[in-house]
Amino acid sequence: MNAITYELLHIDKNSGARRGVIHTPHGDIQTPIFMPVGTQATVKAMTPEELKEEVKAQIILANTYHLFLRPGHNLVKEAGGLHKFMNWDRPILTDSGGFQVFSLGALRKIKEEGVEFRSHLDGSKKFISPEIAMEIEEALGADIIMAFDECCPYPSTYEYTKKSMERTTRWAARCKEAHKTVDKQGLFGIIQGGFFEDLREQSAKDLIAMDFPGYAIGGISVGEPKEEFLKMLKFTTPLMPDNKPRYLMGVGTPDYLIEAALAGIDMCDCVLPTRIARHGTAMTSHGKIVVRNATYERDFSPLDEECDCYTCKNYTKAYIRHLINTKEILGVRLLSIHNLRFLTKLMERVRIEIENDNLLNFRDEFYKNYGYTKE
RNA sequence: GGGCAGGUGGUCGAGUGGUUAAUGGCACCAGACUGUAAAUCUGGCCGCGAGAGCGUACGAUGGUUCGAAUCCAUCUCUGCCCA
Repeated sequence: MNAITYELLHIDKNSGARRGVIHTPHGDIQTPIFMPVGTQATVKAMTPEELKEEVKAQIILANTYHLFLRPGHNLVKEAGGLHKFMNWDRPILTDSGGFQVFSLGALRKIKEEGVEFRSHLDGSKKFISPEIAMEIEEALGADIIMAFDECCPYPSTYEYTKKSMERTTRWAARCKEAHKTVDKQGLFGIIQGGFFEDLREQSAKDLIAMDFPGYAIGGISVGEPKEEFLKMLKFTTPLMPDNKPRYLMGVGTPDYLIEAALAGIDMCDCVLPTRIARHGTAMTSHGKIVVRNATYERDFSPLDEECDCYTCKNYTKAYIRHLINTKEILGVRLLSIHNLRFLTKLMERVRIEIENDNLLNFRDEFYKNYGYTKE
C-alpha cells in the first residue's frame, strides 16, 4: 500500500490546471500547494506554531544532505524522527541532496556509484549514493522522500545533460530498490533532461515505468530565462501521470507558481520568500518591495493592504524597515511570516480559481497588479 | 600662564613632499536572490557632467617647493599634565 496517494477534485476547463488532494500519513494536502523550505529542520526564523497559525503551511521541506552533516540522520532517528525532533506534525518532504550536487558544484565529484562531497562546513569527505540517500531519508522519516538525482546547471551541453539524466534514471532505480518503508513514505522520482525535449521525454518515460507514487520536475528554474522555463514546464508536465502528484522543484516567484498551476503542477517549493525576507524584501499584490529602502522611512501603512497575515495586521513598513536596518531579528521574522503567507494565500486563491475554471483570467489580473509585463 | 599631544571626506581612522579625489571599517543609498555554503552577495557613496573632464577639498592664513594633507611661520580649536 502506497503511503502517498493523489485524489483529483477538479480540472479547470480553460487550462490544464488541476485541483486535488494528496493523502499522506500526516494528513491531507490541498493542491496546488506552495511548500516552505526548512532545510536544516527549520523554516528559517519560524516556529512550527507560526507556520501553522499564521502562514497556514500544509507541508514543509527539509534536506537530506544538510541533516546528514548536522546533526546526523541517526540522531534525528533517535529523537523519534524529523516530525518529533522539530515538533511539526503535518507532512514533511525531504529533498535528497540532488540539489547540492548542483549548488555545491565546486565541492563534489560525481561518480556512477554516487557523489563525493567535500563538506561545506569542515571540508571532510561525505559520500552520498542512492542507497545512502534512502537510508538517510528513511531515518529522517518524512512523508515524501525524493530520489537522489543530479540537478544540472544552466546551460549544460546536450551530451552532458543526457549522460547526467541517464545516470539519474539509474540512480532512481537504485533508490526504488533500496527503499523499504513504502507504506510509510512515498518515494518520488525526479524527471531531468535539462532544456532538451527529447531528454525530458526519455527521462519521464523511464521513470514512469518504475511506477513511483509521485513525480517531480527537477533541473529547471536554475537561472534560465522565463521563456525557457515556460517552454520546459509546458512540455514536461503533460508527460507526467495524471493520477499521481506532480511536483515542480524550486519554484517560488508568484508568476512562476501561477504558471506552474496552469500547466497542471500540484506542488512547488522555494527558499525565495524566506531568503528575500532576510534580505529586506517583501512580496505584495502590487509587486515586490524592498522595505529596507529609504522610500519607506515614513510609510506607516502595512506591507500589503490586501494581506491578512499577522505582520500586515499589526505592523507598518516604517517599523519593519527600522527593524531590518537595525538588524533586529523581529524584522526578519515579520517579513518571513508575510512572504510565506503571501504565497500560501496566493495558492489558496489559485485553488478557488481552478474550481471556478477561472485561473487564466486570474493570472492576467494578477500579472497586471503585480507589475509583470507578459510571459 | 607654561608644557605635551592632536585637528583628514557623514563618522571612526590610514596616509608624513609626487601614480592622492585621498587605504580601510562603519553609517548611508541602490541592486541581486527560485529543490538554502545566503540575517548573504554586488555596486555606489565631495559637487557639476551621459562622458572625456572640470571645480572644490585634509582647522585658518601666509610661506618654502617644479609639486604640499604631508615641510616652515603665525593664528585658532580640542585633550592631557604642571602652575
